[in-house]
Amino acid sequence: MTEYNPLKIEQKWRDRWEKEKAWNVDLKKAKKPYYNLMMFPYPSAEGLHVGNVFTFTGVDIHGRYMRMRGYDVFEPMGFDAFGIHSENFAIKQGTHPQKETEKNISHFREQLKNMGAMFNWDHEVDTSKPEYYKWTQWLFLQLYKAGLAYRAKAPVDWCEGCKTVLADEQVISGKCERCGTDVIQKELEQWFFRITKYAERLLGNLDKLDWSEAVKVAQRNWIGRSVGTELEFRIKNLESRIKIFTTRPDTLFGATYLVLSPEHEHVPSFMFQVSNRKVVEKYIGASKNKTELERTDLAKEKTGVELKGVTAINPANNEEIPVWIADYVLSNYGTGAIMAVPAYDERDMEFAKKFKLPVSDAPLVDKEEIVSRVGGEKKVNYHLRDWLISRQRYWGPPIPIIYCNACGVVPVPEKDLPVLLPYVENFRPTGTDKSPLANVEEFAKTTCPKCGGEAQRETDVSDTFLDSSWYFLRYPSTEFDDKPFDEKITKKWLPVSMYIGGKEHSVLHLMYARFVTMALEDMGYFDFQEPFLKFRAHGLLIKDGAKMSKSKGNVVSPDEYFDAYGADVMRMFLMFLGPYEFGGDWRDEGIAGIARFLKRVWTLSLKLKIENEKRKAIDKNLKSHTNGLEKLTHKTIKKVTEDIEKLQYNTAIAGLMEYVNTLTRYTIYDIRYTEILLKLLAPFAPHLAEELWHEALGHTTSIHSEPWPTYDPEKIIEEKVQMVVQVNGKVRGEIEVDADASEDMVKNIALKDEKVRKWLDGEPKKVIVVPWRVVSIVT
RNA sequence: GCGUCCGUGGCGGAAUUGGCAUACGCGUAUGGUUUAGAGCCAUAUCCUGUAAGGGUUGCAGGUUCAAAUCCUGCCGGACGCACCA
Repeated sequence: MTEYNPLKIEQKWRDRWEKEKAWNVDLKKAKKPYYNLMMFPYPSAEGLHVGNVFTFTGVDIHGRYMRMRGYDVFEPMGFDAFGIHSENFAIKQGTHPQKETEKNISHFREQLKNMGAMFNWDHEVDTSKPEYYKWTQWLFLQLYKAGLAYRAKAPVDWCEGCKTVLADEQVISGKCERCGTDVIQKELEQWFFRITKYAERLLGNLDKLDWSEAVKVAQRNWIGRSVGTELEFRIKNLESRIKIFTTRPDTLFGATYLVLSPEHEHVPSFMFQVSNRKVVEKYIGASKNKTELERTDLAKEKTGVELKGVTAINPANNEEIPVWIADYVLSNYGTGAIMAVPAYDERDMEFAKKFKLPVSDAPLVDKEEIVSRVGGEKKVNYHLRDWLISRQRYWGPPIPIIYCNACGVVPVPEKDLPVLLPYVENFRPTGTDKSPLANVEEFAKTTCPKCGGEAQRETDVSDTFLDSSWYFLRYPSTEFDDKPFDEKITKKWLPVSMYIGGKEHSVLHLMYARFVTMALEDMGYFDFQEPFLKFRAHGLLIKDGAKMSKSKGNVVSPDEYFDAYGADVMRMFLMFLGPYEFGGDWRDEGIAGIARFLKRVWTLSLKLKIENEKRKAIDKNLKSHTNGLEKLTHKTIKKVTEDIEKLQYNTAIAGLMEYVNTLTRYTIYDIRYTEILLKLLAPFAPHLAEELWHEALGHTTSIHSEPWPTYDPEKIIEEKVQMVVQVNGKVRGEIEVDADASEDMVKNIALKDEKVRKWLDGEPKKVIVVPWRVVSIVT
């Protein structure tokens, strides 16, 4: 009998599958389309790590299972190749991002092929290729036409490490999501997408989505809907009024001062009136130079300065109250100004104490009444900000806009797309507020598409997250070079049937993709608002308690495991590690257990072949175990099926192990059971299952095109059931009863049981029978 | 501070959702096969006790015939948001 040689059989089947294009689906003719999507990787120089394999294996098992359930499963793969990460790495290496990316992608592709997943390589996407980013630019233009892309001067987050501005979502606790540098504020003219216009819809639709609850909660929090009131405070001796936003108009009588953010629009006009002008100007200047972290750190003491000579009037009681400037009030939320009610707000109290401001504990009043009396206006605010998409970097799609001296802002005509990213040697960030492309004259200088006059190109590129906000629309339509996505194909394949990815994208990619989809739907490109009807977050595979990353030096490559054990063992081992949706700490201690298991399957199946050839009578044990085994078979099908549906791969594998243990223990070589075993195993260990399906069972077609085994619920029903008997909460005996025995019958059997009687003293007070489980006796 | 989740053997983790806690696997021990090792096979493996028994799911209570599971309060850990008015 031949030894199980995983490397040999895996190579053999991968070659054959590739040759036969086994995983391609006819996208036009497919009857039961199932779009099985995973978040595409960024092709890092370190190559694929075990965390990627963990993630993709889980998705692939789902896809293979759905395929056996009769669906036409489309499982594409691609590369999120543009972006600061690739560019930074090229800078470090002294190479060029384009060369670096090409090299990394081909390495990644080879590694991915070793996984034995059913990726459809004919539909590969690479976001850094002109044939892709042409359509990213097209998307920008559509958003521009729809009034959803605008250019504005605003205080924006700037990362000095990455030398670019960042979107709100890419600032984590005041630090850059990429490099961890403290983010500072700059006043710059930048391109934004009006995602806030969709705040209400992004929030409302969440209820309808079948998504991991944690991700929905994160999105709800990020959108941060808050219902309140806008009130106006008059300024004494001046025409101007200050608008504030509050969720507590009922505390208006207790408002003893106003606080404006340093960037508040009215501040300059107050300066003529202010007696301590120098101090105020100094304060405003200082807060400008603070990093986001310094401004928002809760541990820091609040700072502020009074606008001496400016007095506001509380509309509730007409009392004169002072006006302060403090940077704990944010300019980009609400109206950038608040009424301070120290008696009812901790932060205001802290501030009032420090600066010895009066505190009034005026009682609360009726909300509705006070709002109508002082003329307040109901207002909904969101934490969500518009999506800043300009990046002062090189490795991204140029924003397709031209500035004409005569015509102003002119979008690049669609026929002129793509605006090619020029290959330049000096691609390094400039550190000014301009992209390195600004120094490339042949690129920057152009003519106006409208008037033909002299014009300048926009030299910023767009955010990487724009590339990934629509890649799932491109996958099925990669063969079309005259449109981003084909109408018919899109109608057939979208929305995505199942999307699996990391929680870290809860408010980044997943929010952006939803926004882009909604915007395109509004433009009439298709008729669905939500791109991913079902989303599941997988767990994160970490190493020594930390996320795998090159900087920490804890990246584990799958290659040595593929070489030593083969892909099937690696796949199953990763899935057996723990619940897929939890992830865990990587260690390879138990991998031998999976190797042993697959070897046992191998031996079992080949012995079956030998026994069949000899035409020998099946082992005499078989007869006596047939009944029990048939039951176990149906139970195993049920368990594995249900566990796969719930992405609980670890317990599905445990179920398969128990099944194999039983088959081995009783040396049962029966083709019916082996066929079922191999089918249940096929999504997990696709190569081994295929090899044995052909070589041991003699089939000539692929096991991966076989229908998934079904179980008969009738066959699982037991005729006899074991029940535990408890006396006063302690297990004192075990009885076997007919499955359909009545409660009284069970009760009688339990009370007659010898072991149980030892613990009984006279008549029991109470007997509770839980059918099929337990008899509980209270004395 | 707010939100979400978690705490079970030496280790990764199971537990039909309130019904025999520790499935499955790792590791370990003993035995078998073997010149030897590797491998494979068998048996054992929560604690305590010779045994009958008793105890055990981070800690302390509570509800219940019955709690890893529900409730309350602590302790510890992970993640997300965070001066959002």
